[in-house]
Amino acid sequence: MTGPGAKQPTINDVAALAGVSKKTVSRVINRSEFISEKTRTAVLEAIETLGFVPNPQARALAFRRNFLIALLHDNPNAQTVLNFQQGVLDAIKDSDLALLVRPVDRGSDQMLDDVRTFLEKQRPIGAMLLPPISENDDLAALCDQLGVRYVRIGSAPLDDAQHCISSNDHDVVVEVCRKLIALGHRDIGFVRGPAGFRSAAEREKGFHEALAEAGLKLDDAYYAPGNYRYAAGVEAGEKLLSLAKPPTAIFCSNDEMAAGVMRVAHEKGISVPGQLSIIGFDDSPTATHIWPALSTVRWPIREMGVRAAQLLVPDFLGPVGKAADEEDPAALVSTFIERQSVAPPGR
Amino acid sequence: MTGPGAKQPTINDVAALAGVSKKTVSRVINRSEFISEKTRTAVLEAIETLGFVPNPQARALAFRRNFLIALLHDNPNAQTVLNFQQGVLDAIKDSDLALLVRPVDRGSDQMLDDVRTFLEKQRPIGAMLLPPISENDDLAALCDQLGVRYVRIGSAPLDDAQHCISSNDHDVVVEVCRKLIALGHRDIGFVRGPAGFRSAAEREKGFHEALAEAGLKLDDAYYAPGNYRYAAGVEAGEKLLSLAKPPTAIFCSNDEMAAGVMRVAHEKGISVPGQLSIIGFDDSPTATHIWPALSTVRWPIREMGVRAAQLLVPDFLGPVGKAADEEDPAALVSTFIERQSVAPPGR
DNA sequence: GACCTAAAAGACACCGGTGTCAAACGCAAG
DNA sequence: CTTGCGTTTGACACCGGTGTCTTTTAGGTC
Repeated sequence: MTGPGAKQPTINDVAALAGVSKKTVSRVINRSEFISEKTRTAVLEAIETLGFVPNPQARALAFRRNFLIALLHDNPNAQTVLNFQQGVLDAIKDSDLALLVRPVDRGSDQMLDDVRTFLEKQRPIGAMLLPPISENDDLAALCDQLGVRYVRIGSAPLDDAQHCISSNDHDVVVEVCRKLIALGHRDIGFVRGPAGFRSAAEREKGFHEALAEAGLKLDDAYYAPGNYRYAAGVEAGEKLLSLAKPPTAIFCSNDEMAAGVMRVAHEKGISVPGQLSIIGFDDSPTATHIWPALSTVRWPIREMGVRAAQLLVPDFLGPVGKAADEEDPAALVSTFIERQSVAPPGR
Repeated sequence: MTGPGAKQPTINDVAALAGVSKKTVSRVINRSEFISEKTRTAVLEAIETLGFVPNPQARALAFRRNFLIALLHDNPNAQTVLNFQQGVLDAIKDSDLALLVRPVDRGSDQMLDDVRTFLEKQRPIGAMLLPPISENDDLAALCDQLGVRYVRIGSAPLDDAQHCISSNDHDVVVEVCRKLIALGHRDIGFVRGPAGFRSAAEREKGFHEALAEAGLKLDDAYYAPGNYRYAAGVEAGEKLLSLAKPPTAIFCSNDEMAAGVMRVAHEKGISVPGQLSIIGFDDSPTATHIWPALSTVRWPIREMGVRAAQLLVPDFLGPVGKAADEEDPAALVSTFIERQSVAPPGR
């Protein structure tokens, strides 16, 4: 028990114990090459003995740059955020970096000011922007202005591919719809994500494309707007499933809305997947918790976290993340998860 | 566009512009009382003009304490973590504090080492431990040893009430079970949380107590172990609902397991709530996404975040958190949320 | 006007590291 | 045993703030 007043040993203590100057200790810490093996060993030993850990604040000051990266998010799916975060942590695990996680309130009109204050105060080296906030160009501009590097996570490449990690939402949706069509579905409903969201647009585009490919066209009656919320799914379900000739399958732009549609199906006594197939997107916990379990698309969100970190601060990850470039690019591909909510159109 | 090379103005720039010494500027920043109104105004003006923001790293170094608090969590419910985090951020919003969020891997045997490394490296003023990791006494001991204050969040007061924020799981469960009994239920099943978890124990205690109060006793056959996971709920459901005389109501120690039980009910064609009432705990997103929507208990988790921050670092929140002591203690009471999964025992 | 005192402001060292540049060292060649 | 040169190491200033102590200033007394 060292007690609450415990004071961390400093670089001076290490220097004294090892019988060298503090600068030499600093060299060892920073893996300078101009150090004799003998001294290095002695210093390392002293560090070990004292349990010395460099003070990150002091380093930040001296280096004129701190070792923080920020994760800005407003994704309603908490699990997604956490998984991404986990990926980032995996990536920076052996580095000196620390991660600041910051939820932002998209709705608020002082959002930009809040973020500005945050960035000015913390001065992270870089920031990672999770969708949907990542689609906000003002935010990107703010980062530019403040000299904070950033990586935007998205569902499709943005213009500046350099700052962007993206999945292939469009392609998976095409693939998934093809499967639906192959199963025999012709009357397929679509529940869209919120206007102004790139992911929503990408998913819709893929949907239309797959239909067109099969010579099908989306009937207006089978189209429902939405906002990624459960309630919107319920509304969409009410609309589509009250039709005289309801669709035999519904593609929902995310899992929450799919759960809403599922509820309406249950209430109306429509069996899933017998009479109605439902597909979601995100592979959120909800997808497995509802019944029947939802076929959905899994975002490689954790891998994206790893990648995003590597893209954001390659210079800090170099020594350890050696496998960075050998990594399979395919890891960033979203995949279709088949569960129990899809079947051929029933009788 | 200030450009990536933009350099933050320092205290020296402010001092020069205001025509005073840097120490005087420091006094203004830190609201020292020995400052003439005139100088204060001049300095504030200079700060405003330059857009000066004190470098937190430098302050941390000079103050010999940084302005970080950490949130350590391993709660599987991401929404819970995020809500708590939001509460903490609300509380520290106007302070100089920043929040480091850190998932910890309970399973790993190097968990303690990981946390130790993290704490030694970041040296936060304090840490908030979310359950279930908050129940780990070794972790608390580690904090003590490293001189890091901490607050444990729990479902029942621990010995050192000083370090603890807790909800009243036990009492709510009693209340909820009374309602079940009042509705006419006599054959009530129970799905437990994982062994060694305080929350699980508290909930079970409350359950037994309510039964005893009504002169009932829990039949062994109606008792199922669990681990807060969906799969455990499914297993429990299989067990209880395969009985010749299945329970008419099942209390599940969390929502995920309740979702599992719900699935089995659906599969077996048992109607909910007609033939079976189900109650969950946590009010996770899952509770509303499944069908029928789950009656459950809501943890005042966001408020707990606020409280935890106030308890952890009252000395940093003083100036702004004026309403701290006027706050309604009742805010920390968990409440029963009635939805559609409960009804009187049907035929 | 000289003197005293409290309030206000400043000088300077220091927090714990790193950058720069000069000094000390080791070893081979002359 | 010098000299020369590249390798190691150290001295010292500095990053951007705060603590301590001293000096200056303002205002009131006699």
